Amino acid sequence: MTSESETLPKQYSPSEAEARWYDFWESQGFFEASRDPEDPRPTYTIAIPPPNVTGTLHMGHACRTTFEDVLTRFHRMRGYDALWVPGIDHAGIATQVVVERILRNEGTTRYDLGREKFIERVWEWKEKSGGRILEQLRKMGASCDWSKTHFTMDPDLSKAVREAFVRLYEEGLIYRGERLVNWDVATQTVLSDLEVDTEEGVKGELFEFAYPIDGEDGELVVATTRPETMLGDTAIAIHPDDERYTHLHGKFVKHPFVDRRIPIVCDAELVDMEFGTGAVKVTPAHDPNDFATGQRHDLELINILNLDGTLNENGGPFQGLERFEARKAVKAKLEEVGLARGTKEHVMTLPRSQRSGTVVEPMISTQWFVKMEPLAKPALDAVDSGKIQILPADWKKTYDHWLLNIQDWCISRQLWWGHAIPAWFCEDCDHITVSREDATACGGCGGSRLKQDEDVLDTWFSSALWPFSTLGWPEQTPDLARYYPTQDLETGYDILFFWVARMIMMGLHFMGEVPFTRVLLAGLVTDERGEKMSKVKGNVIDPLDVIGGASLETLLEKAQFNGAKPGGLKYLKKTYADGFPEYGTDALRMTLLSYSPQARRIALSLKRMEGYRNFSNKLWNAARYAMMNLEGSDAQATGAPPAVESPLNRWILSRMAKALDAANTGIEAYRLDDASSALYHFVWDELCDWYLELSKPALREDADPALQRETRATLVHVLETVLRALHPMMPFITEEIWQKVPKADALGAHPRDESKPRSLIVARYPTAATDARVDEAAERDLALIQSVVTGVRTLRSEQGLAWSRAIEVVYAGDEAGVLAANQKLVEALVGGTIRADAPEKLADAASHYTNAAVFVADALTVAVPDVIDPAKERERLEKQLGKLTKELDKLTKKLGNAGFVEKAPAAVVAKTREEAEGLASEKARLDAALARL
RNA sequence: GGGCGGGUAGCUCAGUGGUAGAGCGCCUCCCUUACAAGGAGGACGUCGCAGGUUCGACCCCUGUCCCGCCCA
Repeated sequence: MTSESETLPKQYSPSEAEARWYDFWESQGFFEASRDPEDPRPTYTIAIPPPNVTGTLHMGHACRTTFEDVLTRFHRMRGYDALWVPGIDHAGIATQVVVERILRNEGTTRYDLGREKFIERVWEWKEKSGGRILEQLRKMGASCDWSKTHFTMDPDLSKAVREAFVRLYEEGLIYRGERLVNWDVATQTVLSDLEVDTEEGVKGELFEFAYPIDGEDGELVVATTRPETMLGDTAIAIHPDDERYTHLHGKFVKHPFVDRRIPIVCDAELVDMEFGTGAVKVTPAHDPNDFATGQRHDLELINILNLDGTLNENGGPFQGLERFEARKAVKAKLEEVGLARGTKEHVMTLPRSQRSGTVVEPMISTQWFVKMEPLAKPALDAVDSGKIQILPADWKKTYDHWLLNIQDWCISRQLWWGHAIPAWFCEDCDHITVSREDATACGGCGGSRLKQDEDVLDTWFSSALWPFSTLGWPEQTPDLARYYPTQDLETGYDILFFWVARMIMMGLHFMGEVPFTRVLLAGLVTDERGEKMSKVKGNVIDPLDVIGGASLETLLEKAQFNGAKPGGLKYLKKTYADGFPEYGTDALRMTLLSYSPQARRIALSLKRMEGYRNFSNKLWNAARYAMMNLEGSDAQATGAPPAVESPLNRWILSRMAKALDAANTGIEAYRLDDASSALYHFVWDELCDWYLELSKPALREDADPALQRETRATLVHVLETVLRALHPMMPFITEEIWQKVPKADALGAHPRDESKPRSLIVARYPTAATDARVDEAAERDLALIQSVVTGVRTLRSEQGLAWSRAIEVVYAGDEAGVLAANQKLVEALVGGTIRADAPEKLADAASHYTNAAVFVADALTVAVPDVIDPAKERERLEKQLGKLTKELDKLTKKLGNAGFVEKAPAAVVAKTREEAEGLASEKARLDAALARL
């Protein structure tokens, strides 16, 4: 890099620059947090939501990564010791499924391989193709401290998991219990409540059949959507107040297929007298409500299913049948024996496994649970007391509701890939030994015939420890002391329960301190129709495709490979007929930031992204202009606003002050949309549209040398500052330009290590106070100039006056001196000469100027002679007057309203009055112009 | 059934108890030596519907209709 100004090409092309600067930052160690425990800087820490080891980057990751990176870079530039801890999650089921698929292609299975070999294969797969997503996060510009990358199955994190398990067990917060759990017959594991999705509005049938009353004539008709479960029925429930069945109290029915007498029980809770026949079959081993009923009446639990979803020995004649086959068979048999009583259509909900999609079976099983209530209480308090703030704040309600109604957490999984449960069963007694070290002797009888529990832990168990396990816990490491608690946690709201709440509980329990002080919940990224991105719908936008560009063919191929349906492909073809151009990472980041963090849905618009790509180019060309005009001069950025006298230079410094304030307060308030938008508009609407244009005369070779000098100094300062301000959002293009900007040596020096090259990534984040200067007088002056210039431009446009047609502009008014003082500037912008004239003449323009157009700009009356057709001008003035009169009427009416004047705040009334007066005088001037026309 | 969020310009979205905003699209003009991925100008909204509170409501309250999500 050279510090001399260089000329830049006309267009910015992101791909090459992005890779170059990322490598530079990473190889120079700019992402790394302090290695010095004595480092006096305050810390700022974010723990990444660890993506699945099987995952690839999607827009949700891109969105979160951008947000987290902006916060990290911002704090780093603000002088914090910033640490963003990266890592990946071992994703129990997902990973196991991936590797099993590979095995299937090889014609083998995990059972053929055996557990140990299978785990080896998983590790092999992980080393080779897992965690690719971390590379992709680099493409997004993520400034993580990669030296601290963690994987939830690594030895140190596994140790943390074991420690946590043992402690909770010793404290009585982990227990083993027989419960009704959600069983996934496809992956053959239990699922937590959260891993079960409910499919609504499923059309099914309600099948009715009769149980004969035992020992007497008569029958009791029940209805069910799952006829096969009748094999596990251990009661028929009726409502105690139901007079239709009073005679059956205390009696039994006879099971038609297995040798069993089933009691008729009265239960007001389970039975809805209005629904169906008012008699309910009770299968405590296969339905949550029935299970509860079973507890109330001390009913027998009869499990009829094997783990693979086939019927077990309790299925009597149906043993061995797959569950849906069994359903058919049971119905047929009931028909055959004359007990079927018909079917009705029924709309119901079905529980489905989030992982395999198969219908989940409630089943009785012995599993490990975490007792949640004692953990939930402190977690609730932490948010109530404000120790943790949840943003957007509406989510607190959801958080509270879940924690107040919390169920115990089933943490064991019947998988092979995951953290082994540190529990050993004794073959000589029934004692369970739970131990930090692999147990060799039974804690009960001292025997050595031990067998470790074969189950593994729910992946989320290790994730819950993430903010402190990644910092070294249970060891008391310097990192843990220095960086815990972390500050911000940002993630999707879909894992508020899965992850966020559990981290809070575990953090409070094990560390005695909240794991982070703020939770930021991002919305869900959808396609531009607002539909969830899904491979089947073919509407997935891969962040890498928009960053680097992709042809329609590539997109279609990829969608097809991922299993898109024809409709999805059609949508793709129609919506992105030309594929994606190369937008660049910075444009993608700005786009994602531009959506309000309040939004639950982020309907990603490529049009918007195009706008930000154009913005990148705009910034690039502004820099190009600056470089060209700095060439041959010794102007350089110094990190402080230069002393300037010209209204223009004072103005841009003042406008920049406002923009920097907005940027800083926006980021501090996590309103990155506001922050980025403020900078966007400052750069485009003020810096480019006005300042650069207005600076041209001052930068010409023949310009006043002093003015030229201060203008150059201002130009380079504003450019350098705005690059610093934009850097957290657009890291690549800003560094690319910044490195070429002439600047003082101290700028961008590493705060703790002089040997490092200079870089924008460690430059000081600018503020209004340190890098700009508010100047209200200059703002007023420029507002007046802008108003005149815009007026003339509008006139040219309306009257069809070509730019080449020279005009004369005469003006008068209280602020006439401002125009006079900036004569050259204004003349350059209006494309003509300007001249102050007597106010009386302007007041009666028609008598003094021929065919003059007249308009009012701020406090000035402006006339442009010899440009108009009187008839046209009359029309224009009338139109303008009409508009003005309407507005004035509104205000007058308001001021005439006694209620308003009496009750509205004085300031509002005064302001309204002022506005009305302004409009009135403007109207008078236009009236006069019209009258004299 | 319970809870939450949303319905603002053609599209994607901001927004505040005090005269409705942005980007894109659209219309007119302009390849003026930073940028046509550009410049200048312009048109476009009874802020889902109905009530209410208020001097004043897009904003607060009630009801209602759609859309989405979560929980049971």
